[in-house]
Amino acid sequence: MFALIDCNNFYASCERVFQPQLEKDPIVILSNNDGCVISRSNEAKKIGIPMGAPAFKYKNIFKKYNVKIFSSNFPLYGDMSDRVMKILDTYSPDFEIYSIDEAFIKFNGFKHFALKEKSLDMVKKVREWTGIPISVGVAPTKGLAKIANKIAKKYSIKTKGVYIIDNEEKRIKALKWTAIKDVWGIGRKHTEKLKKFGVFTAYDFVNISDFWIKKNMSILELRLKKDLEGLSCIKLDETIPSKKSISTTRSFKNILFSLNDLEERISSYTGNCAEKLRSQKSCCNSLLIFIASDPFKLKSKYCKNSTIINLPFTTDSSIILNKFALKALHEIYQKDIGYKKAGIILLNLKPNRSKQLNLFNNKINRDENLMDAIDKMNMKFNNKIKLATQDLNETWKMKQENLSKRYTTKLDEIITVQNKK
DNA sequence: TCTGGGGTCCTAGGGCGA
DNA sequence: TCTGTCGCCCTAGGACCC
Repeated sequence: MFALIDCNNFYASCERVFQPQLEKDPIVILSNNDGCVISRSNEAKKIGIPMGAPAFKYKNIFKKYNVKIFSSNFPLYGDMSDRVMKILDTYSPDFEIYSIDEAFIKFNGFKHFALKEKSLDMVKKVREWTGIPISVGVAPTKGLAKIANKIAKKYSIKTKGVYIIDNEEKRIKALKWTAIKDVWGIGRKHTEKLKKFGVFTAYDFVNISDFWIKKNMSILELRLKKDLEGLSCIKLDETIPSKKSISTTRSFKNILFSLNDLEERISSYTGNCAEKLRSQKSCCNSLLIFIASDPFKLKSKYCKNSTIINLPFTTDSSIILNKFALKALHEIYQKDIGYKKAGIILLNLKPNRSKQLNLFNNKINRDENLMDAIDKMNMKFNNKIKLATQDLNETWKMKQENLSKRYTTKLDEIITVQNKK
């Protein structure tokens, strides 16, 4: 049996842990640059604030219902996630962290009555030890566990946050209850296509032929169908995979026209990516740079340029990557276009022990010690060492007007308790 | 005025060598 | 030497996840 554990409204719940007076208030968390809504408390959902809502369009609603707004505080959420995962990891040796707020556990050899007890204990312990509310769905496959979790969350009072699909009757009932758009792995496009074919629920989905699915969708959806039929096709992945690509992309607060400004941005993003690359002990041998105008500006034509540069050797050096990234930027930059977004993606990642030496250039790896020293200093002195082309004065800082403190990871931002006299 | 970011996997289609 | 077929590899783009 698989259990899917999902933290309820995770980012909003993290904020509430340190501001418990907001327990009943509607809360929204905004994306980078305070652009759009990426997490909502149940109260905010009830008001009708949708996921991904542009913040500026909902200003009046926020004001009317006194919605508490937070800029995203990823150091806090990441640390809270670690704490939750450490507790969950003690429940079974077969454990997979699926995302920042979700994990799968495989239970082998547990009787069904023990599963219910175990799951209820999980809900209680995580709440008591971290303050985060969770829901647990248990079923014979991962796809069904996802559905069980939705039921547990939807009917949290009745289920106490735990729902188990452990017989055929419950499976059929759950599939009939689940709208096709809510099935894990069925997105917007597939929902449209399936509805045209008369498929409105998960139950309808498992009743269409394998042939139709393979022909009109892909092997992924066929696998999903089998999984929902109760045949476990999506296995537990316990390894912490090395990333296959690493990217840093950002939208700008203002439109940028000059090459100089874009160079500064790309250089900073490259430095950021190179650091991530070294921290997972990888190197790369190609990179993609893109720059794009504002897709929402109807008056001007949307323009997106990108190019891939294949490096002559694999590297993890910020200096070398920066050199090629800027070269790529020069290739795609066009005068008189206002740019709103830019980014870099490092591709073809390899373990850095497989770094290939170049017979004709023995200076390639001379940066290794330098990078090592810079990384160590940056860790100690809060990212003070940068390349000259990077944004040294941090003039491009993101808009984060409602940022909470990093209560759990910064000593000078730790929560203070006042003694009421 | 203001609309996120970081990933993964799969498929189609073309090039190319056996 | 020419031609057809097959399979592999690569890439771009689409779809999905959180």
